[in-house]
Amino acid sequence: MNKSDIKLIAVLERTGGFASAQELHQILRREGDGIGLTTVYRALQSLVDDKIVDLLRREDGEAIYRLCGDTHHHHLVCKSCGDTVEIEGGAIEKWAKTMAEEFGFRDVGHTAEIFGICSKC
Amino acid sequence: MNKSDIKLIAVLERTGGFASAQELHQILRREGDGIGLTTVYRALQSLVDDKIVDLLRREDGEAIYRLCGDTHHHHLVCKSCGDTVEIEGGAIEKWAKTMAEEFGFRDVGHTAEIFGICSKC
DNA sequence: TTGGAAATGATAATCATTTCCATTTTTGTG
DNA sequence: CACAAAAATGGAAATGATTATCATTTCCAA
Repeated sequence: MNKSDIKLIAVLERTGGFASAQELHQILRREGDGIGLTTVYRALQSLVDDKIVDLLRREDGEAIYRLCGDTHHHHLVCKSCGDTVEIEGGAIEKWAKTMAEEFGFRDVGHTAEIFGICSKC
Repeated sequence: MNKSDIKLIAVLERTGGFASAQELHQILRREGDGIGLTTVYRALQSLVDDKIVDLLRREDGEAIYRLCGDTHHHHLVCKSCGDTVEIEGGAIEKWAKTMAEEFGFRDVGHTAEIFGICSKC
């Protein structure tokens, strides 16, 4: 755990949701921090190794990060305008757990997103 | 649906499991087919659009493809060996529908995958 | 203070995927 | 069959995220 790790944790706390390495780097730069992209990747990697942040993937495969321990939630995304709503997924948690048990899987995580057209569009 | 699409379906049938675009291209090349990488990507994209193949992601973000059965299903994927199990997701369908209604979304689809370590690994 | 280990960041390399575009193949029609 | 329009193809270059390299800087215990 070094300075960069802490900076990244701080940004992730502030932004709350998911962010890609590139986005996190831009945010820090915008705030006047001269941190390098390499360091951002390194810090994120080490935080993932230490299980301090989760790594998931956007639809296009880009890696996105979030602090573990955030309340786990899912997204409802508008295909047209990109607007997203955070939603509860209690049913999903149960489903994932049940299925994993049934097939003898352990260390399970899951992804679940809903896509559609929002009322404004 | 054109020749390339059919070639890709044939390879996917033969190989059975998941394969990346690059792998599929190499397989076809090895078999003497001069198909171009661009065409492989194009064919896969169109097959995904037509819901003939599923697209998911390896842990490193690379896209992998697989023929889908006719029933809508989800996947339980082993992070270690890549083995996948098709599972039912009745709860998910309901959840997606409910959430979409609640927030006024229409034309909704969803993704839901579970990742873990299978009993063999 | 100092020597070495760890951290940093600019740059270049890598790799999957997309875009561009010129060429070939297919298709519909007289 | 001939022929033009449309669709398909594939090589090369572009793109964009991520990783590797490596020289330089910072940290810290002795």
